[in-house]
Amino acid sequence: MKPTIKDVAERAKVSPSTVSRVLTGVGYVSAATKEKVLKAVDELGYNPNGVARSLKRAKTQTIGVIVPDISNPYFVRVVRSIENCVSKSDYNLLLCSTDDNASKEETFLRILRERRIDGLIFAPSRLELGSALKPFLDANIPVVLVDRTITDVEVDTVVEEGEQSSYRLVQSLIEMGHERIAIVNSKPYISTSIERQRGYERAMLDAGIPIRPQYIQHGRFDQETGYLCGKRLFTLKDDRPTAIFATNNSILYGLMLAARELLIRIPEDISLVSFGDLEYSELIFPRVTAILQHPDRVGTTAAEVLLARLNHTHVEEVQKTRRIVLPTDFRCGTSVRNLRD
Amino acid sequence: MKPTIKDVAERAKVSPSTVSRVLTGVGYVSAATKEKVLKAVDELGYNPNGVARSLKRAKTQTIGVIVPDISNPYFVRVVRSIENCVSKSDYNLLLCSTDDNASKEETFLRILRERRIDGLIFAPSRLELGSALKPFLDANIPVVLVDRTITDVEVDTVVEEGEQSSYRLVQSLIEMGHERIAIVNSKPYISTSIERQRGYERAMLDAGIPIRPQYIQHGRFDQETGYLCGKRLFTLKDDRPTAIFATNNSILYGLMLAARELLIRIPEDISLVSFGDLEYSELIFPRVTAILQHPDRVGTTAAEVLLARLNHTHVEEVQKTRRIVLPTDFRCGTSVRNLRD
DNA sequence: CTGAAAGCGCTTACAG
DNA sequence: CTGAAAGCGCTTACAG
Repeated sequence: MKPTIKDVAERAKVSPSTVSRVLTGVGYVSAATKEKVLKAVDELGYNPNGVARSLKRAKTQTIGVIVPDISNPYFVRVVRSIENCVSKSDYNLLLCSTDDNASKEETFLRILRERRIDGLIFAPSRLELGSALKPFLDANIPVVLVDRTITDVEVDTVVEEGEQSSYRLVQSLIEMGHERIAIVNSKPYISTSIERQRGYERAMLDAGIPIRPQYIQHGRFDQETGYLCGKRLFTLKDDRPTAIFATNNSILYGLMLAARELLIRIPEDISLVSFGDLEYSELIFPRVTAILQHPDRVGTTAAEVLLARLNHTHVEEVQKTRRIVLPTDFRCGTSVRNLRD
Repeated sequence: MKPTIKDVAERAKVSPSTVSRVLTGVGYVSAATKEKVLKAVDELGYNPNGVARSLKRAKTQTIGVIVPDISNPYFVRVVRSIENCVSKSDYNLLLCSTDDNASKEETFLRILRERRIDGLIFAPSRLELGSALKPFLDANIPVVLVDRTITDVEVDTVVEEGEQSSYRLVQSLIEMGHERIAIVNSKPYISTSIERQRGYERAMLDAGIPIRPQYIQHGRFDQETGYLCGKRLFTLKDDRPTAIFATNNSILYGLMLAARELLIRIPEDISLVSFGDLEYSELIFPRVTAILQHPDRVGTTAAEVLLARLNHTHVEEVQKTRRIVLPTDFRCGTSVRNLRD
């Protein structure tokens, strides 16, 4: 059987308390006993039981991370930078992908609650979560939202600017003479989706361009949506759009696949802009005019906010809720045709 | 304070044992008491403590996953498919990236051992791990190696065929008249690195082509290595290679970036083949002649092997160690110039 | 500097 | 069908 602290204690002829003190490094222990204990630990190949420790200490050194899709390069980088940050403070990551499925999301939240994670970093699937987060907040377990926000609970949030960035992106199309501008977006109840939509609509409105319903396509933030909506838009009979706004990297990818399949050239036949860039974009032609996001910064910032909370649980300096909106960058590519030429 | 099973018991006027029986669903409980208990659970917003349960049951429902780099698309997909598989059986993933750093790797192994994971899926950073895995095997915690194998311990393994695939890849270059073929590889103590090297050397040997030392570049399985070695090879004075074999996707990416920067055209100026494909390769020109891997299959298979072990811990049908080698595919692209024309 | 005792919150045979 | 008791393996005041 796996040796326990008791076994170590017996072999070193001390009490379990002393072994614990040696191993945790808190409290006084004489050099001699310390040596004895360490020797016994070594001889037995003792490995302390973290589960027991967690139960006793009511701390698991675990941070839950819930994202829509760990295979999306954006979240990959968010997660990786979170890991880099928190592993220095001895936390591990429990990782979950919801596929933006509300019921999976609820299940994961319940499981992570049962597992008594110390903190949660979460990209919620919808703007109104109802009471799903309440148990965490009630139990004083810090939660940091990333990439997406919610409206019905006050909670730390780290997102990237969405509406103004989208406005600017669409404006850049309008400046090139585009009016028939379509948007391929995700659900109208995801915060990023809403903001990007709003930027689009405001840019159109400000330019006095009417928005045609058939130019507004809603699906999910995935490649399939981009592909299907792309095919639909590309094959529109009368009023094919001259430009399309892809609201995330996966949708952009799907659109480009559809264009490639239908032999539609970018930007000659249709212009493309996107929120978020493709991985390996240096090798992809044409370079898409896009809002550049900074997933590493999002992850790092979220981790820092969370760690700050984790370190001040007792202290009365309970800072108020932080809502951090990180700036994006605009990259001008070669995916937009100038219709004014 | 967070309610415990005792609080629920008191409110429902039953014993904690009974509450436990209701919640776990094992053992007999009358319909009436069951209802009482569930009502109390609901009213108190009771959420059972998984840590306590884990301690008692000596099961954590946790699977540790250690990979070199969670941001490499290959491992992203391995991890994602593992998650898909094991989440159905109520396991969660504790995720760690080692950066192929032996000391980080050891630390993670120790931490996961302390955390009493139920099983481990692991892509080891070197062929000989010494005793690092021993504690797991001694404690009867199943381990499945993915992508890479080790020599000093018998353990379940799921890898993709490496030597023969590489042989074929290099052979395809030779058939096109190439002789000055370089290889950019990772460390000579990583199994995949070794196999791919062996395939290369055997193909050269069988064709009677001498191997020039300056054509063998070793670094890491990352983009930087591809980039640096690419620059070095591209700028070789006398005997610039006519073709380069990239031993993984990241190295290929680095090579292509270097080529792009130096305005070296593929395949006109230099030919390229690779083990493993780039993400988004449909959009990247030229299509690289490559060995196609199947990370989803690797992840799924590894998860299945692990789950099988997990379900037969007690039973005496302790299957012997499995070593699964999955087949790869060969894709002929347009990145190789035919020197025989 | 060290040990005895209590307790973290569950589960699980064992009686009844 | 239900409850009392023991115990999982630690940590942590509290005495001494």
